[in-house]
Amino acid sequence: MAAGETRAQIVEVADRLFYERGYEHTSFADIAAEVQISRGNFYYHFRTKDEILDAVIRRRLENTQAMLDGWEDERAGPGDRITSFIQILIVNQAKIMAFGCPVGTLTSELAKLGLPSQAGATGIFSLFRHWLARQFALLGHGAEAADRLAMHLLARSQGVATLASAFHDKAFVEAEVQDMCAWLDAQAPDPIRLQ
Amino acid sequence: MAAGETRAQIVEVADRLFYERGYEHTSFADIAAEVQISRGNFYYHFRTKDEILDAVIRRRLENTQAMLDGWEDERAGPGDRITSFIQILIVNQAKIMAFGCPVGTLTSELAKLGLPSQAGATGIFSLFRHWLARQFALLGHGAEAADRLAMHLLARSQGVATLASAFHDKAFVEAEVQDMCAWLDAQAPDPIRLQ
DNA sequence: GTCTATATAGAGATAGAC
DNA sequence: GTCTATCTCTATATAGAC
Repeated sequence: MAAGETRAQIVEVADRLFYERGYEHTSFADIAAEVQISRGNFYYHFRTKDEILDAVIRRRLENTQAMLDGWEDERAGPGDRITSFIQILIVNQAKIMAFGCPVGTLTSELAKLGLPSQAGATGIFSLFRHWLARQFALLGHGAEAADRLAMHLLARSQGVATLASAFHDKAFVEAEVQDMCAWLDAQAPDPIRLQ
Repeated sequence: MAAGETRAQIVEVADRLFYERGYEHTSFADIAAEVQISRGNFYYHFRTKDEILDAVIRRRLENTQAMLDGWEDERAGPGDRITSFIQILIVNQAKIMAFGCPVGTLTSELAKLGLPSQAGATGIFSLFRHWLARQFALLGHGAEAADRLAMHLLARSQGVATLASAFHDKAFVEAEVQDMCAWLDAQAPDPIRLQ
């Protein structure tokens, strides 16, 4: 097989399985079975399980950045872009109700395992945080207020994801998304609101 | 040792380790070492690891119920009681910043493992949910609105716990707690607010 | 680059002495 | 009720043929 292709497949499958089953509960055998390679072949591409985890985190960082860049291009204003973020809860509803948020659950797991890769996982959160803060800044908020609003919204979407996977309640998710959109509409800072 | 005492110690230690290290990542050897018994003795008290998990969940259900009952007795009004709930984020700040919320992280882990005990873990969430809903009902809200508010507050505190363990940001937790308290003050339903 | 075979360590779980 | 010794299975990881 072409160089890098098998490796990419391993990372892609590992990304999904780490999400659906958790990092620790996913074995090389699980990944190898889905990629349809032998367990031995694995070690030509990755020396340890931690190396796969790092590759998965890099992949998620890239994919997240690409998604944020896409929203930046497609949506005209910062309000629409933030709405795209909120709508993830609807777009990915089925998977979130089954497995929670991929970023939040991985971060939690790595925090308990005490792995150094935890910093990388938190980095995915940081991408969202700084991107959201920039959108709130574009709405007219100062740097500090914008970061505060970004963290607030990030926390709310995390909480909804956690309870969605606990209670499997679609109506709850939809109500919270509506609520967050209404909250967003109210976040124009005073100077702009008065114009 | 007196009957039941060793068993209780096992459950107590397992409760803490499942929180700090995760259920799957905690081994019998880990628990046995802290309780200072042999691995073999373990199986006199519990036949399988799942049985320990179920005992831990039962313990958490009891402890949670006792905490809620305590707030019911100590705090005069429903507003003060809900404030006690919000303040968990401050009282347990150190552990939450290190390991997240014990309920949320256990539920997430069990969802991924696909264990039947997941229902029990969700039951802990339900205790909070119904207790909070009752407090909001006492504030004058209808049953449906009260449950909606309970789920909203539960989600917010979950989100704060997740980001707290990701970013280790004490100021963020305190700001969100203040925000939730302010939100709570605004939740008197219209008929009461007009009195 | 991929395979089979194997080494090694750790897990959960059992048996039987005390 | 607690111990030691042991079984079995699965996991990560390695060696070496193709």
